[in-house]
Amino acid sequence: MSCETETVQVLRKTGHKATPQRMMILSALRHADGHLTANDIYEQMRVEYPYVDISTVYRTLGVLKELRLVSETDMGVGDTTYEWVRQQKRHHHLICRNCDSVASLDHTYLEDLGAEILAESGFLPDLDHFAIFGLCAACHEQADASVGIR
Amino acid sequence: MSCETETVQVLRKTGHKATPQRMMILSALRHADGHLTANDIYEQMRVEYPYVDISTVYRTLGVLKELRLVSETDMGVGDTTYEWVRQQKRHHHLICRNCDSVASLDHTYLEDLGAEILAESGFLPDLDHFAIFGLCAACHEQADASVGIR
DNA sequence: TATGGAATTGCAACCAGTTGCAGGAGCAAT
DNA sequence: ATTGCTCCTGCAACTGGTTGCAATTCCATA
Repeated sequence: MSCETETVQVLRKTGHKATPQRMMILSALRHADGHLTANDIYEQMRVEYPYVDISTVYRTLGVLKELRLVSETDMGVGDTTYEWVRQQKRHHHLICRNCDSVASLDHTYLEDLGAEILAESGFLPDLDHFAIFGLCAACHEQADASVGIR
Repeated sequence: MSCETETVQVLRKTGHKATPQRMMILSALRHADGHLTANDIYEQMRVEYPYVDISTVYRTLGVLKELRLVSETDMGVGDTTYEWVRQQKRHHHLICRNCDSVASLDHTYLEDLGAEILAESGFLPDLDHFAIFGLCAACHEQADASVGIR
C-alpha cells in the first residue's frame, strides 16, 4: 500500500475526508525535508490551485497534528513550523534564547522522562518534538563572565 | 530590603528603568496567586491608569521574562499566561489534549533532565515552567479501548 | 450509481500579540 | 538641581493565526 493511500485510510477511519486540498498539503509536507511554515505550504499550493485560503491550510495542519501525522514546533522566533512525523530519527530542539542558535537533542533523554511521568501519574506525554529554550554552551560561558544575562 | 526594592535593583542593574507602569505590572503579578493573562493585567491597570497600552504590558512581560522574574506558559487553549517566579515550589503542567485537564508535575523530573542535557551538550535549559501536552490517565485508557485517538 | 448527511471549504471579520516611530520620562554623572 | 543619554511609552498599523457562516464536496450506505 502506497504512502499516500495509507494516509487516506487513516483520515477516513477517523471520520475525516480526503479532499484534494488536503492531498496537496500532505504532499508538500511529505516531500519537504525539514520544517515548513503554514505560509510555505500556502504559497506552494497556490501555484497549482490559486483559490486556496490560508485558513484551510491551518485547519488541515490542525487535523494532521491531532492524528499525530505532523508535529508542530514553535521555534520561539518567527513562525510556527510543521514537519511530517517519521517514526525513525525523532529529534528535539535546544534553542538558545540569547543567540537563537538551534541544536538537536537525541530522543532518548525525553523517552526516559516520558516513561517516568507515565509510571508516576498515568499521564502519557506527547514527546514527539520538543522545543527547549535556554542558553547554549557559548552564551552560557559568556553569561558567567559578565553580569548581563542570568 | 523589601521585595519591591529588590526588583527595582535588578531592573536598574540590567540597564532597565523602573517606571510606574512597570511597578503596576509587577505588583499585579506578585499579588496574584496563579496565572494571569496579559489582558488580566491590562484590565487591572486601567482602573488606576486608563492610558496604558496593551503593548506596554506585553513589552514589560517580555523584559521580566528575560530577567527570569516571571514565567510564560502557553496552555495550548486560550491565551498565554504569566506567573511570578517563586524559587520555591516550582511546578510544571501536564495538559491533556483530549479533555484539556491540567495536572501538576513535580520539578524533580525536569531537574534530572536538565542536568543530563547540561552534562552532555553544555546547553543550559530553562526548565522553570513547562507545559507538556499528552493524554491524561482517563483519556489514555479510553483511547486504548476505542480507536478514536492514537 | 444515486443519495443524504456530515465534514470541509473560501470568505470575511476577528483576536492575540508585535513593531516602527516620535515624543516623554528615568537615572547616572556632574 | 541640571544635564544628556538612553530607555520607555502610547499610538497606530500590521502579522500570524482563528472562527462563524453559507455553499459545496466527499463518501458510506443502500
